[in-house]
Amino acid sequence: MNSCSRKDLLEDVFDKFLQGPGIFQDREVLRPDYVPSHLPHREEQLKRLAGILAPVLKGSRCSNVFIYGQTGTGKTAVIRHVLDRLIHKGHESGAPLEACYVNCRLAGTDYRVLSRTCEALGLEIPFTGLAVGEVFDRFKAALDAREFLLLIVLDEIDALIKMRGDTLLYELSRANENLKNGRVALIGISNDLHFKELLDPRVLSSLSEEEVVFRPYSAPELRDILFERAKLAFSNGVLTDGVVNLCAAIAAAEHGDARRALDLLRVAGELAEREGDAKVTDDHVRHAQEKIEQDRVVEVLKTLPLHSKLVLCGIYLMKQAEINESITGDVFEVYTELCEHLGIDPLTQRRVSGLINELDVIGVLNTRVVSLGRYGRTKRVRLGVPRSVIKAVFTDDTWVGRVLTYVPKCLQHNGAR
DNA sequence: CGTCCACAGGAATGACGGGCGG
DNA sequence: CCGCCCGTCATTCCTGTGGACG
Repeated sequence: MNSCSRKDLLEDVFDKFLQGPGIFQDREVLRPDYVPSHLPHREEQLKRLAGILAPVLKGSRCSNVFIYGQTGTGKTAVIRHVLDRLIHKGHESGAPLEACYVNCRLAGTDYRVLSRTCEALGLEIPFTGLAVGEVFDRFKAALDAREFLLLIVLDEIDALIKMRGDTLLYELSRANENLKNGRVALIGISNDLHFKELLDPRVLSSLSEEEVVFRPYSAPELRDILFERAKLAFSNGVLTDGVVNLCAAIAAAEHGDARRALDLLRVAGELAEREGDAKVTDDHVRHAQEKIEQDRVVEVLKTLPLHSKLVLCGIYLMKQAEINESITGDVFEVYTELCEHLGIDPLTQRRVSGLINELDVIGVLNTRVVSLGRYGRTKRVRLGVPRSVIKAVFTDDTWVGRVLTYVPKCLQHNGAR
């Protein structure tokens, strides 16, 4: 009986989904990795890149290019689009041309970046075991043997440089000197505008023979992009102009991040779909904004190291005891007690102070250095996220869940200052 | 106006684990 | 496969400091 009614309940949800208004026509269009065939307001960058790269069609080497701009400004989409067309054209005219796209942050190490470029040449590289230099030699040998011109796109290259230094980039940028028949051209993409300062000047001058800048989109530009995608993604009549404008305005107010705008639109659509509404409204967009932010925070909290969680839990408990702002010393005291209660060795105050700073950087806490005069110099700490979120995430936690309702002795009678 | 609190936060060093190179 | 090395996290020790109090 009970299970029967539950089944009906589910049946309802599924039916609603299947027969409902059908918010989406094709939601893939709104996903971050979708490469659209038309890129509004990037004509200038498209033309410049095509112009820079075009010489490869005649078999000559093109300049290396350095592309930079903030996240969601279309860098990756533009370069992918240009390369697709270029390679296509190259194959038509028989130019010995190949391209290789590597996301350096995802690859993680010099070795894996190199092995990805080798794959583009059809070279098998074991996932580990070889020296980087050896892989590089094989890479050059294969390139020479095939008389290829290889375009290497290194996306999020700043991440690799920060982690591993610029040796790989240095080697790649002077690879042509040791090649007889093959050629490489580098296309570096970076989100970080200041990252040039981390580069060896020789690498920098070689890599940025040409530079292309992607400015953030303005609100009207975002609007155009959204309208174009929305046409493909949503069914007729479920979207109003107001909804699209709102998404554009919100994203423009941040960093002109198109990815963010598209996310908003997609999540708003999903909310409407889930609630069985026929139209996406401004309210859905606003809820989407909250949901995206909340999902982000939940993810961050879940993946925090244990001691960071305990520190945060301590501050949460203090807030439960109606202490809105606490100072480092008190936080440490509560934290130590929680550790004792769980039978865990507490970290030192110095380390906890560091953890508090890390939590501040990721926005979970707000802190401010203050002087209490006679009573010393310390740091004021308050929660930067709603208590409900912390409670929800930590209740499920193996360790922290056990102290979430614990009342620390040092808070029992008096409230502190 | 000097003192001195209660930390901030830098530097050096140690413990550990995982990946790299031979 | 093993030793080495490197990055990460933590500890120890340290110097610096804004301002209420006396």
